[in-house]
Amino acid sequence: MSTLAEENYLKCIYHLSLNSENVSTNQISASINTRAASVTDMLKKLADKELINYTRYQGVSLTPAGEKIAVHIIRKHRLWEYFLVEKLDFKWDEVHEMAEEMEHISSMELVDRLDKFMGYPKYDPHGDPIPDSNGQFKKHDLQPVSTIGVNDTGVISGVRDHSPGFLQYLEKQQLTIGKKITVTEINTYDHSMVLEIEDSEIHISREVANNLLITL
Amino acid sequence: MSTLAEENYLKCIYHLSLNSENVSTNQISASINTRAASVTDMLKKLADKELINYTRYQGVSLTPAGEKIAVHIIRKHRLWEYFLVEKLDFKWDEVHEMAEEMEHISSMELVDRLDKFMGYPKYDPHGDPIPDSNGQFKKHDLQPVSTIGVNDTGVISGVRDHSPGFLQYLEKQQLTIGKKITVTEINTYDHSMVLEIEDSEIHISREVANNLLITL
DNA sequence: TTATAAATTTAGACAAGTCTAAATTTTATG
DNA sequence: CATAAAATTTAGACTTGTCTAAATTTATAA
Repeated sequence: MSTLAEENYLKCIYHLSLNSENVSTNQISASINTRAASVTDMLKKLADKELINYTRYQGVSLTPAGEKIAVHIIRKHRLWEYFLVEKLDFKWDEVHEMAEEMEHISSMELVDRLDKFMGYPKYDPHGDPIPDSNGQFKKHDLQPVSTIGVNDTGVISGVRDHSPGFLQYLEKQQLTIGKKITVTEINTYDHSMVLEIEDSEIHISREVANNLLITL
Repeated sequence: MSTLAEENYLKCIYHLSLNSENVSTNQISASINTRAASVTDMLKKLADKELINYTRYQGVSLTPAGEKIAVHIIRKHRLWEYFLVEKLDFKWDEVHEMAEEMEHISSMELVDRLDKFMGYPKYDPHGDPIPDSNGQFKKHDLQPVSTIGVNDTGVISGVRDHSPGFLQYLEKQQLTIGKKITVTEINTYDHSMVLEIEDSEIHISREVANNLLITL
């Protein structure tokens, strides 16, 4: 099997791959807070194990084997986050660090039983889809609130920024998963928006609008 | 905090301390499947951190700080075992390895919430007491079935051998935690015993009688 | 009570994963 | 398109936790 460090690299490469086809050493370095030289070393190990495609100076991508492991780690991470919020009553901004540890518990059987225990949830507390035991999941069609116009409506379904600070802000503003919002006003100067949500009005900045995701 | 390896050494020393005041390098070596030379290295590290009392060639004992960590690891191990059996429907012989991983999840808050979620259980699936969040627990007064005589009765409350093989045997014979047994016969030649349990009779060997623990 | 066996420790080495500093390759710019 | 800047890799070193082999200490037994 893979070591803890290997799993973290694969997961990191997976996430970065969602934005760019090939992932650079520096991107990984920044993302996991590790020097580029160390990243290079690890990339060689992962390439030897055929978990990534790697050519010097050209960045990397996951092989099917590498992606399978990455998705399984993400499955575990999101299931444990769901468990922590739904069963142990943690808030959505408190669970990330704990799940970072729990995602490395190895037993497949355990994950599947946990999944069953919770009723096979489809999304984690932040709206991210939970892969099933075969690694399948539908990425739902999300877009930032900032992309819709006045009088358009949507349902809050995810976040782009998972930081506790942002999540706490959303919680305080009642901007939580599942809420229906309507854009009532857009300020052309700073692109801030006014949203209608459950009969009250909320003013959000462009930055918030960029990081809050909705389905139409 | 402590590393994974350090936590395992402390836990190991704690368990061995239950039988002998001072624990020897070789005992630890055998128990965690690591060469005595490596154990010596780690003992020096733990002594530097003042988690154990160590004098060369004389064996070790836990300091209060070391014991506190060990008991906390054991608390986590037993709570997760309870979770796996009671919530995820694993059998009592299946959970040890998984709990060995889970016991190293660090969040204190998580453990306490897990404890609450399950209703503050007092004993794990093998009858071992679960320390509370202050590290307190009462070791109940157990004795091997082999120590009682004909017509004596007891309630199965623990096991001395935690191996899957032994646990599976007990399960098959219905010799599970909470069952009331009465000794109806003792074979003086091989010390095997006949037990009455829920109106049926079971023949057990001396070895089994030594590893099955009861309260009177 | 001394020789021998057993237990323990020291010495030196290694793998994993990280680091800094220097070298190399790629990219961007004047 | 040549060269400076940025990105990446190589080289060499360090820490943790392990190992083997050899030395040392303690325990045992004739």
